[in-house]
Amino acid sequence: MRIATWNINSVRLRMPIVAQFAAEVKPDVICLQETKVHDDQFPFDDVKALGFEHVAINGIKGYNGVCILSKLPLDNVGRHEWTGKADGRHIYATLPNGMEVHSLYVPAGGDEPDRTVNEKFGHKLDFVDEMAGWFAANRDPKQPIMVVGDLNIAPLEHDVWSHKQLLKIVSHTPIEVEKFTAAQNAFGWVDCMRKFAPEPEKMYTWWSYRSRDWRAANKGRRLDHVWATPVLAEKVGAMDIVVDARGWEKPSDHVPVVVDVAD
DNA sequence: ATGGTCGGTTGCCGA
Repeated sequence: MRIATWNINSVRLRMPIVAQFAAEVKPDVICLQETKVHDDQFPFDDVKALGFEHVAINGIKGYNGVCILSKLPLDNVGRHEWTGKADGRHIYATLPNGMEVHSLYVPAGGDEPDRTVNEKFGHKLDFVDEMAGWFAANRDPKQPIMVVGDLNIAPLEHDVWSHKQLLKIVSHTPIEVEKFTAAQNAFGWVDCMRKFAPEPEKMYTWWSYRSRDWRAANKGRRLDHVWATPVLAEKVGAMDIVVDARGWEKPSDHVPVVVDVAD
């Protein structure tokens, strides 16, 4: 089974490249973040035409929003809203092979990495803590579970183009990395991307729009992640970051991450 | 030290 995650930055505007991705990569499941559309306005017909008959969504008007598009039936669909906000950051479902997949969008956290002056940063830190607590309280790490999505934190030195220059930039600050790593270790999540390309290999999934030539500058960050419980991570046999998608027509600033899971 | 570009609840806010 092939599973992808992609921060799409408006699913309606991006339908042409979702179609291109589906045709070229042939994923069975696509988890999207930043769909930016209320469930009532979701382009169900378009995704069904691409073969994704089963859709689980948690969307709100205009911003955030996550979904799971699937060619296979989705069972036990659910969501949780952390930090007391119903703002479309989480959806999950169980696939026919018994694995549960979660599509997650962690708050970006604003520009200033100080929660006393920037409440968005505090919200981000609290969200990561509460998310970790929820999995600890509600899920069994011995079961086959996968969390994918835009976690908006690049935890490792080589997850960013310059570790030194980004230490005070939100997404790579020590406090965020500490929360991220604590969440990962508390449940025993396996980083399914680094398993295939350990440090010091550079690994990015996002390049800012604010660059004349993203490819030449290559000032990327790994903000998107694939986590799996150990029993499921053992079955992940391949991983690909579709870097070319950053250069497609009307691109998102994020690119898809794809993993193959053995039956 | 600054500004650069996207998308949608547009002439601003979030990323």
